[in-house]
Amino acid sequence: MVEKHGLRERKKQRTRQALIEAAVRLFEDKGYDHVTVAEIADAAEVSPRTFFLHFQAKEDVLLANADVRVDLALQAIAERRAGERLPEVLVRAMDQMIANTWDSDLPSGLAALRARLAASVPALQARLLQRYLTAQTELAQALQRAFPDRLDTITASALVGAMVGAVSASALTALQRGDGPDEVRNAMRQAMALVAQSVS
Amino acid sequence: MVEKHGLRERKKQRTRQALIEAAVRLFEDKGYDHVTVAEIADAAEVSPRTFFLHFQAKEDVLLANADVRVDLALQAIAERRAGERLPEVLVRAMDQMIANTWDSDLPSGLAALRARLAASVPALQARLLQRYLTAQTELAQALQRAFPDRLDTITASALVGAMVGAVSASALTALQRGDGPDEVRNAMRQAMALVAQSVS
DNA sequence: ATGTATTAATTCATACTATGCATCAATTCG
DNA sequence: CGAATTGATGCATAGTATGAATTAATACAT
Repeated sequence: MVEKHGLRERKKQRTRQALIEAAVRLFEDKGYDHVTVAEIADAAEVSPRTFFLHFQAKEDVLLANADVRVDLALQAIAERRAGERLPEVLVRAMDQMIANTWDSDLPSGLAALRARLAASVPALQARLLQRYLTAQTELAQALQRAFPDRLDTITASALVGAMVGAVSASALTALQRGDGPDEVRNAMRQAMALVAQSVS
Repeated sequence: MVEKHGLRERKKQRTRQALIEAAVRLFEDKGYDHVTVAEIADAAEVSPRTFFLHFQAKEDVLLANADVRVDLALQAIAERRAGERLPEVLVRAMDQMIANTWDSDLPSGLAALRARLAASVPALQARLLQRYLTAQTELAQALQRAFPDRLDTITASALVGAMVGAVSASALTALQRGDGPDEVRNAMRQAMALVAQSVS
């Protein structure tokens, strides 16, 4: 999961990071729709073609580190602790993702920007939801592996779908009525608890 | 909710329908990515520009009648029957949507095509999920209106998010393992029951 | 019935996303 | 040091989506 080679890989990550930072700055400055990929590349001092070498689409530059969070949750499920029951594992997995968001993207302002844009830019919202869905599939499989005799495939995906659906819906609702970070987090917790009790 | 004017509106709906049918036929024939908007317009004997007059994007031609289903669900919630409790109303609303899909899009083959493509074409999947989300917002508001003293805004959106998330995740899982229509519907019911019991 | 207002559809132009392909230049490795 | 790998670039192009101006058919008021 770490770097394979030295200099070459480091340079690659540096341009990647430059692209992300340029994009964030420009998005905050001019708004998502008024920034073109060409501008981002220009600000990061690379060719426009290079942008698509690092990101599949314009939207992905804002979802760059989402995979890390999914991995955390998967790990949380795989490392099921002794005596831990289904709802506890699920809640802990979600908590991992939320916690990572809060202390890695919140200080940089990336979380706020992403939240704001996800609520206002349809293309980004769609892409984010799609990411959630693919993450759900992985989470459901991991959960089924952790509770093989309790969960069938459908129940596992339904459960994870309910959890992710509830948490993201409540978060979005909180965001859209102008709640701050703490209130958003509370809304997410509330949603988690609601779903968790359905399997208690 | 019905037609306002006569001939003009009828003609408009006719070209709209022609676009949908042309698109479905071409998608089935050549695959989603290998069909351009220009081809669809051509097959429907209209200008390419006209396509975007009826649909916001290429993907939307396959999600044309989704709004009708949402309206059905909203109606189901608004017409809360005497003595009906929260889970019953929610289940009935979801059932309305599912039933409508089954007896309006299933015979025409549209449901199957959409299901197949939603599972394989990222752009379409993303768009579909986004539609679900906006529908969720409306459903949550309606639900809160129906149970004003029982539900706060966050709980309402969490509940609807859980329901929609669970149902769509289980449906997609069933689809992806090759289940037929009946098995998919059973998966959806199972997911509904799971979430419904969390508020019983 | 006639003139006026709407509006669906067309035409033309254009911005932008995204991808393919050939090439260059730097780094890794034998 | 020489060869292979690979990140970055330049060029070309398909395709989505939108804006603006125009046309022609429908709707409506008198």
